[in-house]
Amino acid sequence: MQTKPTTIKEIAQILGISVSTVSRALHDHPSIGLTTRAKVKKLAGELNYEPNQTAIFLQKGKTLTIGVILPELSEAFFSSAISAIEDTAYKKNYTVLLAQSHDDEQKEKQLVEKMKNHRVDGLLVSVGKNTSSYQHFENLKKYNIPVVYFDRIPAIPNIHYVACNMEIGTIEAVSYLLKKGHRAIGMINGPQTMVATGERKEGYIKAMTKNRLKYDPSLIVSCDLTEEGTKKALDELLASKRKPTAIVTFNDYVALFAIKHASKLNIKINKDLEFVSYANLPLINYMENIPAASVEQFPYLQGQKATDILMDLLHHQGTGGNEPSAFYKVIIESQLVENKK
Amino acid sequence: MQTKPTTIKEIAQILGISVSTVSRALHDHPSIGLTTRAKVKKLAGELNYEPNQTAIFLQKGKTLTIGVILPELSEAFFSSAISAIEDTAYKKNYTVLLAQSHDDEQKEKQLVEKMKNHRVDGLLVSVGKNTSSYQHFENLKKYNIPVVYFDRIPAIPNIHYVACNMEIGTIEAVSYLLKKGHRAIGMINGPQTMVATGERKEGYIKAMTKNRLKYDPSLIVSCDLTEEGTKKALDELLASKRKPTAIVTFNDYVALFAIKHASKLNIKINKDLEFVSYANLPLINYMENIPAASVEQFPYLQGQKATDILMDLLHHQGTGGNEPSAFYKVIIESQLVENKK
DNA sequence: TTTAGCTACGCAAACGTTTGCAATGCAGTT
DNA sequence: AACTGCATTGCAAACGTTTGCGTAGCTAAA
Repeated sequence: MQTKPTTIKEIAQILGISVSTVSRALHDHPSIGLTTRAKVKKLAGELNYEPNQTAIFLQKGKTLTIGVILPELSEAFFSSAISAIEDTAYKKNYTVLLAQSHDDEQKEKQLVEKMKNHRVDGLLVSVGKNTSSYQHFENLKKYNIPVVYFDRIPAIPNIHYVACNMEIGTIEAVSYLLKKGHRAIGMINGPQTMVATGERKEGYIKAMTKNRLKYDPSLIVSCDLTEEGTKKALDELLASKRKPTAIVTFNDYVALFAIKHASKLNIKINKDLEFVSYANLPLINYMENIPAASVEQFPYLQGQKATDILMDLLHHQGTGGNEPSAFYKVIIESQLVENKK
Repeated sequence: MQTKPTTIKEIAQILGISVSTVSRALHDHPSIGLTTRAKVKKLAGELNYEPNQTAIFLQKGKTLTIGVILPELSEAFFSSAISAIEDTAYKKNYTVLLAQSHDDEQKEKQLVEKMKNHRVDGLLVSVGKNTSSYQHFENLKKYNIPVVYFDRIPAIPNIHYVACNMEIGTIEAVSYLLKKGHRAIGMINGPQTMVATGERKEGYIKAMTKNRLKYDPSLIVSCDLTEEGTKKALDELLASKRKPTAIVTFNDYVALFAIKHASKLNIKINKDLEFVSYANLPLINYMENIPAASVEQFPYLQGQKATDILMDLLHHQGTGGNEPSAFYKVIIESQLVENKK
């Protein structure tokens, strides 16, 4: 009962015409007579003809496929982004080749090779947090495979990217708390190595100085983003001379850890101690004790924009031109969102 | 600065030998002399030769690619599953072509076509909840493209699948509560239309009768899985004659809704009212008030098993045989896991 | 010296398309 | 009658591989 897919050749043979005619007929090439065109299409329909994409890929040197490499598929942020990427690519008739690096630079390199061999037309990347060299991505330029980075972008020039600037959102977050009357505002920040950590700190300081308040360094503590680390960080803040009445946390995970810990200490969440966080999780809607507000990073939007950019690159490189002189640098401003409870 | 990828042909020309020799040399074919083999490999290395997979795909009729169609990438369950799929496929040198149906049967059909045209070697599917006909999947048999279903499987014979049986887990869940002394155990179940709803109910009843307790139908209520629906369901249960002291909820979302609502009613979670749920969310680790236990459905494991099966199918169909006479039907037993808090 | 049997390589077809460049037939124009 | 021009169609190369089969050259056995 096994059927080999119908080929253009078979159609040609049955109809007693040449393959080229069939090919053109199916593509509505104007130089093919209407009657033949109709005949071909009819038979193609009957035989359930479907073009063999692998052949077309080879012939055209294009695959209508984009590769996506990101650190962790199961993280809420990325699964939301990949969802957007797939949606957007689908609309443009592109398909998504997916791979996760698990934040392993070595694997990331291999994946890039694999993607290249698969002849993806372009690549969407969120780099691993340990990745130190970006040569494997840069190499793709030689092959005219455009790369668009998103969210986790490398600190190198001449790249296309879309990212979310945390500074504005942080300023909003701190201002929000100030407006609510808080004066001692703590921050549980991320590890010093991450760019995002710096942006948050900057935002915090700017918000304070903008409001003519002095910045107390002891109110910003680092943490390694684990539950233990968060607990320690919170304890540290609570023990500080100016005990904070509100805290900005690096992300939702940290917020939840902190909230959990604070609850155990019989601190009333968002009354005795107000929380504001950065949204990684869509799930806070389901929870009881959540940050009063979150800085939204728009993973879906980031994925969408990045894909749009890649599509644009793909459709305007027809000239086979060299390295472009202009680069997309899309910054999505983070935005404070009050959480409905 | 643009480089066209090196081809086997160029290597052949430079070395003054034929393409077939180069090809064989690169594959360590024994009929090629050691010296030529070395020469070829050396040059290939210098020229940074990478085989063009699209050509190989065409030639071999295999793409080393598996398609994955699932309803929602951004749902925790599926993102965990896809993570497993990618990991497992990667180990076997396969690549993942990803698409989401958004529970839209029409789109699902189109995706199957697309996957077929891309000549994926096999397909992994979790069907949409509205999908009523499975013809689009069945058609793939004709083309010898194996399909393995997981989690959401269609109710048709002669298919490979891996799914999670909720009955055992439910029995464990109810027994767990019984052992803890509860006698009035409520259940907030899903809509009657879903298979999973039936399995849960069966499990509940079996657990009761096994313990020689009579089954009170008023303690099982349906709900549409929304927050509103859950509230209503909980109110209904709390108003029932035998007010339950414990509740089994259809999934974590429902559990969280219910817990939230109960908290507002000043009910002490897991003291006045104990919860047991089914795990869809890895995030309950981050929360404060969570079900005392959850029935784990092992999304990662399901994805892994499904991929393994597909790989097996792919490697044993070499005979080009007809429809197999045996089908993989892997049931993962759900399992009660006590949630550490 | 013939012959068999290797070793080491090349030829060419095949995979299923697309597409530049003819080539054919025919109508209309001079 | 010769020519131009157009509407249709076919030929064949090309995309980059793999692989069955053929064939040189050589060694060793008869």
